[in-house]
Amino acid sequence: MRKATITDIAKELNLTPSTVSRALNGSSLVKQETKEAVEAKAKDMGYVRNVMASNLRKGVAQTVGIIVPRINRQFFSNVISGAESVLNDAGYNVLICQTEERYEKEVYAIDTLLWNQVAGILISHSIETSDTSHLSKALNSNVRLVQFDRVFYNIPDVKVVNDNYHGAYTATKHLIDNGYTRIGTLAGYMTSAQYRERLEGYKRALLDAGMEVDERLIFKDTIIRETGYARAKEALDLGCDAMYSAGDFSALGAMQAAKEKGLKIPDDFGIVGTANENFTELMTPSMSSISLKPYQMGKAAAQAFLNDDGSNPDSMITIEMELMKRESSNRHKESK
Amino acid sequence: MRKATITDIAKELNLTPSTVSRALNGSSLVKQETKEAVEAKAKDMGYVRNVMASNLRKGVAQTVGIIVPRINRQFFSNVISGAESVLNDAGYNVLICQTEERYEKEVYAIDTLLWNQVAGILISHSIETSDTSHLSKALNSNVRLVQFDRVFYNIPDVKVVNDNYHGAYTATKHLIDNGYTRIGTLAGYMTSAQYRERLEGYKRALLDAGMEVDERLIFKDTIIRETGYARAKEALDLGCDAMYSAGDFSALGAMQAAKEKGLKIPDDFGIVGTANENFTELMTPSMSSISLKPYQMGKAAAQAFLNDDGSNPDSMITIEMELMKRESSNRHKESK
DNA sequence: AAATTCAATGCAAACGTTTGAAATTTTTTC
DNA sequence: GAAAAAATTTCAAACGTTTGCATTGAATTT
Repeated sequence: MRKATITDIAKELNLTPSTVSRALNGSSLVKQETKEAVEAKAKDMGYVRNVMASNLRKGVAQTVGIIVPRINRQFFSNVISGAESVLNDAGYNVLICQTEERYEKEVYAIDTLLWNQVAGILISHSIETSDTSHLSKALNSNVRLVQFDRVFYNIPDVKVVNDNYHGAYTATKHLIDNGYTRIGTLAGYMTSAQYRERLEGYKRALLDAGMEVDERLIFKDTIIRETGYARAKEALDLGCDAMYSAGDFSALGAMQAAKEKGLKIPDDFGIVGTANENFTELMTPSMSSISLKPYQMGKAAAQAFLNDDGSNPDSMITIEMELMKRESSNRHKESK
Repeated sequence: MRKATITDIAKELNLTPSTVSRALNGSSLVKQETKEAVEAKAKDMGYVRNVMASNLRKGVAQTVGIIVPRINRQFFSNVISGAESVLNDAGYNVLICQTEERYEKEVYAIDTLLWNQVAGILISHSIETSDTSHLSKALNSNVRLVQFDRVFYNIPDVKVVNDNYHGAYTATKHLIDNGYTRIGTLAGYMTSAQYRERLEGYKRALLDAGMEVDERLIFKDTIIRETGYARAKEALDLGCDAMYSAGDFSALGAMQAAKEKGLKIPDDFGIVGTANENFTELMTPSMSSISLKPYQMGKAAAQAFLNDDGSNPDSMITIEMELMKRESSNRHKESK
């Protein structure tokens, strides 16, 4: 059974496709009576609009592409979720591509989206990506580009990023306020801007409090549990009594190291992680962490796309991070 | 600057769109030399194929829709991930819709996908969904339908589900093998087939081991931490020394209850959860859990779509579950 | 050298919709 | 009741691609 088209409907009602099309799109040019007749007949015939044809005629699809390294990461799936809610409300469909952290797949994703005539692309780059020529391809078409989280600053588009600097600052200050005096950091890798920014926030917080920055307590090679554990041990030997970790997994390792040394958390050792992974609040003791706001970031990125009229090609939106104070750092429960 | 089309390329090379089209699609009808010229010129002119036009002409899109309750659930995002990997390799794009557990949005999602002329729909239903008329709309079109995880058995299509029965059976047997003798269960809600199946597996394991099923140790109203905690307390008062929980969060609550009672885990109390949420392996003690295999389920669902030639309208694929043995239940470490 | 094959390309219609301009019908105005 | 204005509908072209069939020219056979 062939699918019904507007032409079929038109024939049935002795109208032309034009009128049927307009009726279905709620045009004010068509009589109320006709509209109702068309709608009834459409329903009756099980008509479903052919978006391909419609978009082809209109020249652009009501579709936005989102490119992420991995969709099954809590962070990215929440970004997508947020973006989708905004975009769906605005009448857009969402096409999702994952790059699995590979440059090659990122390039292919851009191509795919361009083939599909998307109206916009929201992208967070793969780790491998260093060259940006594939982005120019997108910019040269008339798609609106928004980068989020992992962005390149040399691209003239809208960027949405986490406020890493202030997040780390707040976390470190929180430790200081709780009376810790030798505060180290598991800083992540310096190849990534977000870790560099977090380190800056950490340092600034110490300096603002009149404390000195001890380079021996700054570890620039840890993001996973195992290395966090190892580096924390070193730090503890140097008299460190608290750490700000740029990642939750390394923070987990640090907690383990402190426990093994027989230190009480938070009394003898305090720790704040980053990302607010969902295990952080489920542990005992629960772990303080600076929460990223992926859902909000997704919404912001989508909104940026919707607002993008080309008038402001190069702008930046920062999403604040929120300190989740939990047991691992709250020494002064009464003071809070 | 207007986008280049095959007609533009044709003009430049004194060819016709037909030949250019064929060249770009690698048809054997066109001379190697011409192919190369076309490809070079296409690249040169920054040509990107218009999928809308192509699909319109071909009558069907190389696109598959996936409908899930929520994309930011570890389980579903992994299903999507798995499905996408298979579908992308087969040359399909993936359109993702989330229903946010609402029936209305599920209906709308189906409509959207039909408008987009998708070749297939992979769906896991929202909690609210009880009526299936929206699915018939899809079945009446020529889209291939695959249900996964949360399925309706009265729909003639391919279904992919977890092997809940055997998973629960294995988990319970594992507890028995570790010498626990009064094993209860946090069974989840009986409105859902998956929880009913898990309960059956639990019972069967007990019976097979010659143990009796004590209805007082079966709790049919818990899936979250808080209720898990409360029910486990009741169970402990009844002399329960181990539990199989149909969810990890209620299992977490149960662990907490046991700890509070001063019981040692796993020596005095054993527990196995379900779903293998990522916090389970990060806790101390780490929690045993039956792992769902969402990625594999996604791959299976996608594969089912690809294989669906209409010859076997009503079939079922079960995805095995895997017991992750961890500290919370492994009393006999040496016996392992 | 004519007839036959074959490879390569061109022609033209089609996919289903939208939209500006033209045509028709209805309503309003004088 | 004719002219003007407004409301509604039709006409026809377009969006960019694909594809069955026709055509061309070259290579091969007779």
